[in-house]
Amino acid sequence: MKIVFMGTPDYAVATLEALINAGHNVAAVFAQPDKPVGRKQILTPPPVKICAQKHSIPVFQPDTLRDGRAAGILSDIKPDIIVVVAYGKILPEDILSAAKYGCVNGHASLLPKYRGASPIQWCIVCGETKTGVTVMQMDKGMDTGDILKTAEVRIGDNETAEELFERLSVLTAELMTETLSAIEKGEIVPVKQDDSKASYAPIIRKEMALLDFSKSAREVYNAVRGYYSWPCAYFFLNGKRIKVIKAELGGGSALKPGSVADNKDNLEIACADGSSVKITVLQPEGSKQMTARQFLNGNRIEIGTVAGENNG
RNA sequence: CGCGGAGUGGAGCAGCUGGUAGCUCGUCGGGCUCAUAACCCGAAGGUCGUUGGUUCAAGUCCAGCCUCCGCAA
Repeated sequence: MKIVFMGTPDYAVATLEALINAGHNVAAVFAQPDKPVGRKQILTPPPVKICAQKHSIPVFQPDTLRDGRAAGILSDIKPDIIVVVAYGKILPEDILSAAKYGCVNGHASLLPKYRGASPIQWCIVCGETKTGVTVMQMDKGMDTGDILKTAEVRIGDNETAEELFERLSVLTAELMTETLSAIEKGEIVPVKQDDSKASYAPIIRKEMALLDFSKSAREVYNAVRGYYSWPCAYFFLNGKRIKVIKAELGGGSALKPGSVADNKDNLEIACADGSSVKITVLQPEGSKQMTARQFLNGNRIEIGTVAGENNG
């Protein structure tokens, strides 16, 4: 099929490559504009753009899709279908209807659950044990289109968002190519979403990753996994902000939630109801990532010290 | 010049107002113990990122440079 692909981050690259490898004619790629990245604010092209250029596919990076120009480009190309994966922009109606088969989107959840920007992180933060990928026919709403195909996966007990991202990225690519060939054969039966079961996964903001030790150890642990590797769960200890890279469920503690329960080999912190989490790898502000042991060697942390923004 | 932190024995950190370097861990040797990642004794190991400057004297003050990191994007 003649395809226009819209996507931006790493996550979408696997799908773009799968479409190319499947023999489709990817006539153009849309990606978000290059953005300044890092301390030096170097203007960096998004991964999808890099991939497209490698395959000599024309790339468009409009700031907006709403001025009619993107629609103009599409009407010149006359694609059979527009494939959207993690593009990062809302598509206006003139684009939704700009291709013969419209726009299809690969979304990283089992719709109608976890509609929105950050389904992968939210699934883990919320302690889900399974998730998946949904390919849907896009409509005006936010991830409300008819479901074309789905695939389920189990979430590992210790899986991080980063790992799940990787797996779902590949799964999205597979499911998308399957969906396209099914569409060509006319085998797709769109299924309406049950809106009454919908839930939302709002975009992650860094403040959300502040750990709340008044929750159970399991919930805290889920947050550590779900916010890894961005923005990364964190808390404050003696006035310093500390990112939690890795943790495990601890052996429990009778201390007040937020208290340091063990400072021997790992930094163990008491959570709700006598539970605790063991922080094994962390990163204090201003320094490098290190094991909890290394951190404890250089910083005297008394048992009973309470984590929080106002101490120290 | 976006803001800020840091470069000290293998690791993580101290070292305030300048006078030849300390802590926790690790390593090596020995001891205790049924045993140990536990405990005790001892040892090795540092031109204090780099260049230049001030000084009788600088890790410790000043200037430049290199590298790393946090925030912000």
